Amino acid sequence: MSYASVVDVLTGKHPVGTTVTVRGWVRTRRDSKAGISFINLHDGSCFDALQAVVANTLSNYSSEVQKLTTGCAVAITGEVAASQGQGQSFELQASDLQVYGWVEDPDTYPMAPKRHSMEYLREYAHLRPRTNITGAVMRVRNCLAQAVHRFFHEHGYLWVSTPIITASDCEGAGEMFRVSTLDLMNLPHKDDGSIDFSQDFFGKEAYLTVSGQLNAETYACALSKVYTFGPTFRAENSNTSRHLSEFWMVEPEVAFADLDQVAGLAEAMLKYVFKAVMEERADDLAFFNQRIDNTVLERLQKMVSSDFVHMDYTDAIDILQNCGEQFEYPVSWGVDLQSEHERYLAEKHVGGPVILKNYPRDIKAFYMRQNDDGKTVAAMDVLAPGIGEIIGGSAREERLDVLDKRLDEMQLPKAEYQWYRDLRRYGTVPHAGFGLGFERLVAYVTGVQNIRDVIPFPRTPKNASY
RNA sequence: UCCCCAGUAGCUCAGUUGGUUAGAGCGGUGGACUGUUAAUCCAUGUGUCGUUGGUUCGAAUCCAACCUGGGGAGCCA
Repeated sequence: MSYASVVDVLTGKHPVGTTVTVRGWVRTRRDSKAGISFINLHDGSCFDALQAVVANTLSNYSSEVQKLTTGCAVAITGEVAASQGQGQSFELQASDLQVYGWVEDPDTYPMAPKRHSMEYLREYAHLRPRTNITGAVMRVRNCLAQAVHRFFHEHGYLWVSTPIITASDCEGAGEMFRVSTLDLMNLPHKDDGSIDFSQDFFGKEAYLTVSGQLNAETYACALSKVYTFGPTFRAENSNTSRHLSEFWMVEPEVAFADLDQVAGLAEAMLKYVFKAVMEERADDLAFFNQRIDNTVLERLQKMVSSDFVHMDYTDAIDILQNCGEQFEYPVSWGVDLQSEHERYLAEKHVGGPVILKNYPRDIKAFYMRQNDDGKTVAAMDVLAPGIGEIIGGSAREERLDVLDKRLDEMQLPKAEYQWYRDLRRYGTVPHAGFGLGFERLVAYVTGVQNIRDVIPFPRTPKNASY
C-alpha cells in the first residue's frame, strides 16, 4: 500500500487492482440507496477530482462517512478500479476512510459547492485555492513559470537574482515603497530639519525595487545572456484589473542584441510557454475555455502558429488616423497611445498580438537607445488583445555621450547613475531587453479578467490582507 | 487619484413611488429516489437591508459624508 496523488490514479499510473491511499479534500458526497456513497476527492494535482466508492460495510460508514461535507479532509484507502459509471475511467473502491479534519459548520463554510463570484472568492484568499478555478489558475501559473525558466535555460540564459531592496531611487519606473527601520513615531532629524537617513538601516534611503533591469544590465555586460524573474513593487495608486502593487516580472537582458532581436526573443518565449501550457495543462485550459472565456484555446493555438505582427509607432499613428474610428483622445505623431488606441490596433486592426516599435523619444525612458532619426528610440511594446501591454522593452543606450546628454535633458542626477554609466565607460556593448508582466501573462492565458485572481495573495492599494 | 455603478439571507440577486408581518434561486439541513457525478424530487430555517449622521409622526426606502466592491480612465508590466 502506498500514497498516491489523484492525478496518478486518474492517469493510470497505479494499475487496476493496486491498493493505494489518496489524501485530499472532499468536493462532494452523494449517497446511493444501494448502500454506497460517492465521494469526489481533490488534492490539487490535476483539475479532475477522484471518485471514491465507499460501501456501507465500512465500520465508520454511518458515524463518519455519511457526515462528510464539502471541504472535509480525508485519507481514503482502496483498490484502483475501472469505473462502472460515466465521467471517469478510474475510481477508488474504498476499504478504509480516515477523517483528518471536519468542516465545523457546513452551512457557513465559505467554499460551498456552487458558483461563486470572483469578488467573493477574493475575500477568502486562504480558502479559494480549494475551488476549481483558483486551483486551475495556480497550476497554469506554475506551468508558465516553469516554462519560462526552461525556455531561458535551454537558450543559454543565466537566471540572475537582482535585489529586491534598492538604495537607488532613480530607477524611473514609478512610485516606490520605502524600506526603513527608523521609528516613524520618533524620526531622527538633521540640523536643517530634514530626516537623517544616515541613521537608517542602510545608511541612506532605501526602497523596494520597481525593476531589476538596471542591475540585470550589469550582469548581461559580463555574462552576455541573463534574465531576472522575481517580485516587483509599485506604490502607484492604481485601481484597475491589470495592476498590482506587488507583481512578478520576467526581464531578459541580452548583450550584443538589438531591438529586433529581443522582439524575436519575446515572440519565441511567448510561443514556447504557450505550447507548454497547452501540452501540460490541457485539463485546466479546457475548463477555462468552457467556463471563463471560450476563445482561450483558439487564441493560444493561433498565437503559436502565426507570426507576430511588427509595426512601427509611426505607421500605427497613420493607421489610427485613417481608420475612421472615433477616439476619445485624438491621435497625432508624438502622443503616447491611449488604451483605446492600443485596443484598436491589437483587437480590430491586427486581431492578435502586435509588436509596436520605435516610439518618440520624448515619451520614453532615459535609458532607451536613440535611433538615427533623432526623434525616436528603439523601444517596443507587445500588445495583447483584451489585456493591453504585456511586454515593454528596448535597446539600451550604450553610448556614454548620448546617455549623458539624455540624463541632462531629463534633469536626472548623473552621480546617482555612476555604476550604470561605468558600464558605458568600460567595454560598453549594444544590449537590449524587455520586461514581461507575469500576472498579465497568466491572465491572458487563462482568460481570467482580473489580475488579482491570478496571484495567490494580491496586494493592491488598501489591500494586504492574508 | 478622477468619472460611473452597486452594497438586502451563507452566496447571487429581486423588491420597497417612505407606512405594520422582507422575497426568489442556489447552498445548508431532513426525507424520497438513484452506479451517482453541476444528480433529480419533496420539505425546511435564516436578515442590525454597508457605516455614521440628517430630514420625517415614521427610513431598508429620501439626503449627506464615509467605508467596501465592480466597470472605465491615468500611471505601467
